[in-house]
Amino acid sequence: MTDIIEAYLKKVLHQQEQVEIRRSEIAQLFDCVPSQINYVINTRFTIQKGYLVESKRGGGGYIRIIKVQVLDEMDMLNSMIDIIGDSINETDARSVVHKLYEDEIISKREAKLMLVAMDKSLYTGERLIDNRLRSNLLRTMLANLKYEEPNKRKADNS
Amino acid sequence: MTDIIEAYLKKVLHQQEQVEIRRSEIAQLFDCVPSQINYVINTRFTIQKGYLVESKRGGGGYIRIIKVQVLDEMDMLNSMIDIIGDSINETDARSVVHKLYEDEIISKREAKLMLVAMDKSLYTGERLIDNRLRSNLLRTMLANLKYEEPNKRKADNS
DNA sequence: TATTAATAGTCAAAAATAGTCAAACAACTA
DNA sequence: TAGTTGTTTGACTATTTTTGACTATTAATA
Repeated sequence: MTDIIEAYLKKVLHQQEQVEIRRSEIAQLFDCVPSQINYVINTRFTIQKGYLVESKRGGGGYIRIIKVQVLDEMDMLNSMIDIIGDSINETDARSVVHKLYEDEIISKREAKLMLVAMDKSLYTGERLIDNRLRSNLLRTMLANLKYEEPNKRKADNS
Repeated sequence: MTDIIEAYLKKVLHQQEQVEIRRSEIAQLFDCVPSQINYVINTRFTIQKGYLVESKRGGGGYIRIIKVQVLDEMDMLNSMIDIIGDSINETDARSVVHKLYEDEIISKREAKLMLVAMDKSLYTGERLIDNRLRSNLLRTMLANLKYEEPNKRKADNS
């Protein structure tokens, strides 16, 4: 089942760079429970595989899958994410950002923004907690630098 | 429905810098209850998104939506910093970042980095505390965008 | 000035979505 | 066969939108 739904979505994505579905409709179409769709998405449309997923609940809700282009810096970023681990202090975090800047993976402005976010004074004051929060933030930022969304179309809403 | 009404109003605002409507008329036009219009306005035309709303009740009442105009980048950043105040929730913070991106004050990558840092899941879980931390971080980031450092000289400290 | 009509605003309940998580099940593997 | 891994299911949760009863404000009229 998972494979069938995956194939269906990929077929659409082969022609368009994004799909938007209504979870319940797809579930009905394939005669499965709605949460099966989440399973398919969580296992087959991950960022590692080059997909970005957005969704909205409530009336007019949807799930949107976007094919993204994975960048060359991916390996570098992945290994940095590994190195960071689940906790990092401000000094080390700054070094990571500096290195990214030196390696021209991020611009100066981007580096400044990231450094601001690494600043101790912004956090709670509990060292252990802060180091975890910081690691979370830094790793998520790096993860977001790994890919690039397709070009925006002219008649973009949002 | 909300999206449709939003699109309608934005279309008008694309040509004029303000719209004035009669709530009941628009509700009738789109066949929805009048309070739906308030919902659209409250969720889609906030100050964080760059709109001002004025209204009057009673005979000849109206709702007026005005697109705020700012002169330049510095102005925009300053007014956003003002709007943020000392506390901001995730939704509003996202609106601010989005607006800066739309107005080409920040790049898409910068926007992504900033959005990551606004994410609720990153914080402590205490709403009031989180909103303060988020405001601090966002305002500091914006403040850092206001100026550009001079070119690095050889004997650069920092 | 007091009353009524004509507006718009608020708020909370209901409806319409999607997400999470763990238990049951299935398919493989040592 | 026992253990491991991947899949399916459904009960429960979270979020967003829609709706309508009630309130507030302003203008028109008596």
